Amino acid sequence: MSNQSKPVYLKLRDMIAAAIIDGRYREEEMLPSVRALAAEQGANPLTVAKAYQQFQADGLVEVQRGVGMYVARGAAETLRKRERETFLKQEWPEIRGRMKRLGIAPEELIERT
Amino acid sequence: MSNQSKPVYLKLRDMIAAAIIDGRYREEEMLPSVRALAAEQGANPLTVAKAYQQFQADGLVEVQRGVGMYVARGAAETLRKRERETFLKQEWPEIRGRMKRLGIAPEELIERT
DNA sequence: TATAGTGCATCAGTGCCATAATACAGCGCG
DNA sequence: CGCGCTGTATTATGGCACTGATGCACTATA
Repeated sequence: MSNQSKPVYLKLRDMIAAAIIDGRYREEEMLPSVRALAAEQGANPLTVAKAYQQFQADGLVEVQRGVGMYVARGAAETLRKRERETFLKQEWPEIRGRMKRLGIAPEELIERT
Repeated sequence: MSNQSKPVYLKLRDMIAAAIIDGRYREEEMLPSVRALAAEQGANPLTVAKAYQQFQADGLVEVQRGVGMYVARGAAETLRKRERETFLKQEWPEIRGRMKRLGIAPEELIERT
């Protein structure tokens, strides 16, 4: 429902964001080149570039022309804070309302870890 | 993040589903005509028709040409069961993973009702 | 029969997404 | 310098989803 018909560049954006937050792409380190990630994911380089573009616009990723892109300092923390906020203020209320409508008690979900 | 750029006919579909589950559109009763709901929601009649179409394909809504559409018997229960299943098996695992990544404990969410 | 209300099929327009083929600009290194 | 790697800009194209305007078939009612 949430990950099937979504545009490719948005899926890539989410993947990259998750990798940064999880530390798989570490700060101050280079991240895969546009062409490399495109080949790895079977996508078009331009599509990957479009995904990266969202991050450099926010200052989470910095560019050195002719060299590559690296994760900015504090990017992981910034990302986590931001996503955490949007989750709490936007997504969770909808999810909670949905659960109420469907008659799902929160307690039965926590057990499953 | 989840309700801004979503297609209109999908928003309408969710609205209608919620109305059926909540009993605001009762079983065996007529539901608003395509044109009426379109006028009420400021949408195009065809867009509303497309939303309705999803339900009649599943047998949750039945059509009488020239008369209108009514909610099938047991539609509310069927809908709730189905949505409940897809929520538990598809949506919740993703949400849970997201919460873990963002460092959100489930307990702090339950308090808020 | 006449009218007004249904849903529905057809055709067309629009915009986003993804891809492709180039070309260009900056950097590191031998 | 020359080569190879970076990211980026440009233009064009095909596909697809969404939306819309119009007209038709059907039904209930007077």
